[in-house]
Amino acid sequence: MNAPDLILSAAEATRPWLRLQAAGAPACTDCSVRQIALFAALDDEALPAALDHVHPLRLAAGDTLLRAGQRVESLYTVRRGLLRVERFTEAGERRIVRLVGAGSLVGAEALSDTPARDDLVACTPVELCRLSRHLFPAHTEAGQALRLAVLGQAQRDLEAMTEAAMHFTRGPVRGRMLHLLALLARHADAEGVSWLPRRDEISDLLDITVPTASRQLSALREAGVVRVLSQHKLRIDAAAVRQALQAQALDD
Amino acid sequence: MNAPDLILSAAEATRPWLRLQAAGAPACTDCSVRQIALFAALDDEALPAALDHVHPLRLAAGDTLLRAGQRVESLYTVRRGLLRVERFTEAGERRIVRLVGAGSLVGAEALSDTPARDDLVACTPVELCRLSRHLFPAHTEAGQALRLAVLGQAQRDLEAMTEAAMHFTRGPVRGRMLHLLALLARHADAEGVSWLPRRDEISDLLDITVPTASRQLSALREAGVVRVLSQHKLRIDAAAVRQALQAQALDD
DNA sequence: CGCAAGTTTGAGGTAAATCAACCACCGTGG
DNA sequence: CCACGGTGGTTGATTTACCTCAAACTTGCG
Repeated sequence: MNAPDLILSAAEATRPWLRLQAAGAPACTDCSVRQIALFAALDDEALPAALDHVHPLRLAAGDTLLRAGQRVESLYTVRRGLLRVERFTEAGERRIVRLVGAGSLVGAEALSDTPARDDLVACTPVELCRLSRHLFPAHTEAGQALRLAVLGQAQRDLEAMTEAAMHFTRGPVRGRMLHLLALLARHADAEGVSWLPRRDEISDLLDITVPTASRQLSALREAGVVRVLSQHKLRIDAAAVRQALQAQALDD
Repeated sequence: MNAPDLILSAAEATRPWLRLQAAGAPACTDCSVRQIALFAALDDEALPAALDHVHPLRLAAGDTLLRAGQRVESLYTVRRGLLRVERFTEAGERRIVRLVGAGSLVGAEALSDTPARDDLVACTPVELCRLSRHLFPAHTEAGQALRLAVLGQAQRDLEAMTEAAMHFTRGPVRGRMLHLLALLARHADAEGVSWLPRRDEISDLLDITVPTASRQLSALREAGVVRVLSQHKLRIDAAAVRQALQAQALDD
């Protein structure tokens, strides 16, 4: 049952990291999202030049990073926080397609010169690194190596998407909610506090209505599975969540 | 040398054996799925050698091309027919995650040396081209070019997945059904005849029950949107489908 | 032919949607 | 200080779309 996370986490790279850090440049070597290991593809000489194309960036909750249809000028690696990937139907309903968090790479469209396909909005305060598309020259060896690394990530995105499609919009609502909590718990901060989505975000992610989202949450609160700390903060009993999922998997 | 991936005949699911129908040089230049354009990346000298690694292959409806967890030895381009990408939950429920048809590339896991993530089963008779992973040497220029082309396809898969997640498991059942019909219509053969899925396939794709799938279909049949030609054949009035989708998008 | 697997149709139950009231919180302004 | 509206959240009553259970029917096949 060790299904991969919707948001790819941890799996730390144990490869030797180049000790290199120009003044003012982002501390790539210390970066929390090493698993991307983009720069492992570069050798000692190429790296310093590459770092000129890397810029740290911050978003407040609610800020839009990318809008569907826009030309994408850069790739971004998410270092902290959660963003939602969303899209709108013909009828104007929002559908949150998945969440992405630390370790994910977004904006891969920058490499294929195609417009962004989804809106990308910060759910929490977010820190990212902006990687200019000029970091990935199409016809040099180093550029190709980087592009390969990036596109490898696309496969992980596909997996994340599949995971979302498997659990977030299928089966009884209770199960979807539990899966969401499991995901949020995985992204808890050092103190074990998770982001508590707005009810309409839950609603548009799980394809349920706001009232039912609220009711589900109330039920789980009363069951002691979660504790609401403040408007946007939640403490999740991950064990209880796992147990609840287990239990409801059994009664078939 | 390069052992073919396991292909399980539906009838012999319990006693799997290798079933590699093939032979005959593939006419890549005439291939119907040119949009993949994999070999555009190769020059005239590299091409003939490359073709040694390409083998045509046929599946009967119900045959399994890949099983989740298996090591993947080859990539496949789908030339004709439809396959379902499916996975099972903890509780053993099948979830059809999406359908793939002509023009798609499956088995990209072959390049990342990761096990297959989903089952891949033929819904209809299927023709594919098997591309040995040795076609894609990691450390040559030609190999890298091909890998890039393949991974570019991964982005299209992601888009397909998103599309599926947007429409197949969200909103009222009627809409999901219509979206499915739209997809099937897109894959109609030259005579405009589409594959009619089994009810349990519809059920596991749209996350509804078999009886409701049946009822939906009956309703659409009576409305003249579709005509059932035989057990597995369907004629779809694509215009009517579009219109119906339009209509129900409006009443918000 | 008879059996099994798949499909359709019906009747009744239920989870979630809908509709709607109420509440908590917050910044603004009198 | 309280009145105020605005936004987001909860909770209740009612309806409904879909599920469940079950029986009949259709198709293919040994």
